[in-house]
Amino acid sequence: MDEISVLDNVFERFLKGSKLFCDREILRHDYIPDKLPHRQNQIRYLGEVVAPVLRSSRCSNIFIYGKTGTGKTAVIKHVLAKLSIKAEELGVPLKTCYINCRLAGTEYRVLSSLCSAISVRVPFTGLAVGEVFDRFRYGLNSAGILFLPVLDEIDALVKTRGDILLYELTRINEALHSSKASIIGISNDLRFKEFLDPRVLSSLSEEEIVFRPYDAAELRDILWERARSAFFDDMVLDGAVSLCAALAAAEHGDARRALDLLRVAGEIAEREGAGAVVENHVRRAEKRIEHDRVMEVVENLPAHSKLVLFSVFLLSRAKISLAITGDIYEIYCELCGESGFAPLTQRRVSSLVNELDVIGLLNARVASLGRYGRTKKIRLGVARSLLRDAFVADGRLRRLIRYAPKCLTEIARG
DNA sequence: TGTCCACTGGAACGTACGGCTT
DNA sequence: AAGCCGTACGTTCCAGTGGACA
Repeated sequence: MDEISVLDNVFERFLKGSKLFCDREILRHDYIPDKLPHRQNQIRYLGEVVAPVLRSSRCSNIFIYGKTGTGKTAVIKHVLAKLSIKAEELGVPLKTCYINCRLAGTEYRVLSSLCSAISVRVPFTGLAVGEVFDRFRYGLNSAGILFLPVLDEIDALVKTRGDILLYELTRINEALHSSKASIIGISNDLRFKEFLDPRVLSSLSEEEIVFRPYDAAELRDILWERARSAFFDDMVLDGAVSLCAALAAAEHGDARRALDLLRVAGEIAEREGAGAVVENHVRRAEKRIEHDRVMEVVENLPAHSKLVLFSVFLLSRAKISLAITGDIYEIYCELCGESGFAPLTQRRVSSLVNELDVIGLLNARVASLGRYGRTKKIRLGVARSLLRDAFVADGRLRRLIRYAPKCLTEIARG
């Protein structure tokens, strides 16, 4: 069968097959629904805190924390959208903006996003942070507005280099005459507060809201709320929804995870022409999501990180499931030779191992082997077969997939 | 009980780069 | 064009360390 008729078949089957979704966009986690179940308290409280804005007064700075998928972002966007509408009715010059600090990446880029929110143009790079801040302050003052920026994943701002920007931001009102600003900070790292300058902390958390993780029952409600609009009637079995909720609840009550599971399960069911989404589809969705995640993360890894991961992969294949830094470095150097890279130092490789640990591709823990020194015990953080797929998809590493490192025998002998 | 291994991880520094201001 | 500036990525140096072993 040629390619065109294959595609025709695919399309035909899709069009003729049972239709389960009426609007799958509703299951995406950036979709902000009208109803946010089990967050009424937070919505009411946040509303009370920001309400003074409607009388052109500055509201308190707010600090919000809770793990991923606990509805922080959705609640804030929901409340601010409503607030903006009300402010417009009343003629209050309110300006809000939403910045994800981790996605922005650096202090500079966060500042430049703040600037663009109040229509101050700054170059991508080249200016000193202090200079950009001065322009921001000047621009804000001359705009004569109430400014309500949301800084999501605010911890990313502090971990990189101190909290100077936050300190300046929390004090900005002292320098403003005709504008007022309040900051809404969001963090999913509870230890964040420990790193913070106490002055910044007390100023930032004039009001504090905590988002507890959802439990399985709450997740079920959330899923049903969305599933009712996303799927046609009776196209999802209760068991499937409950399983999504249970799996996500086991993983710190992440609603995003639950929604992803349900959406992907629905896609799988629809593709195979099933009459409804059942538990088996959810199980398969779980595998699919993990597979796609690993493929994507590995694909976007820098070359040296890939080689380090590949070294652990080779060791694991040789039945050495717990490797130490020195062994990995030896294999890594050999692989560099094979693929024409100049090897990095062991110090650097040690950092790369830590980075791979953070994203979950490796598990590393420091272990002391007494006489035999102190090192890290490192093992794969995901299934070897998954990694194999990812490496085969990589042009450079596919060639090495069957490679047997020369130093392996010595390492195995220990 | 002291020694000593094989590192760890912090800190300072170097280099390349893009892009601003003057 | 020169002088800065921030960022990314890396190196070099080195003090610190948990626990097996003599």
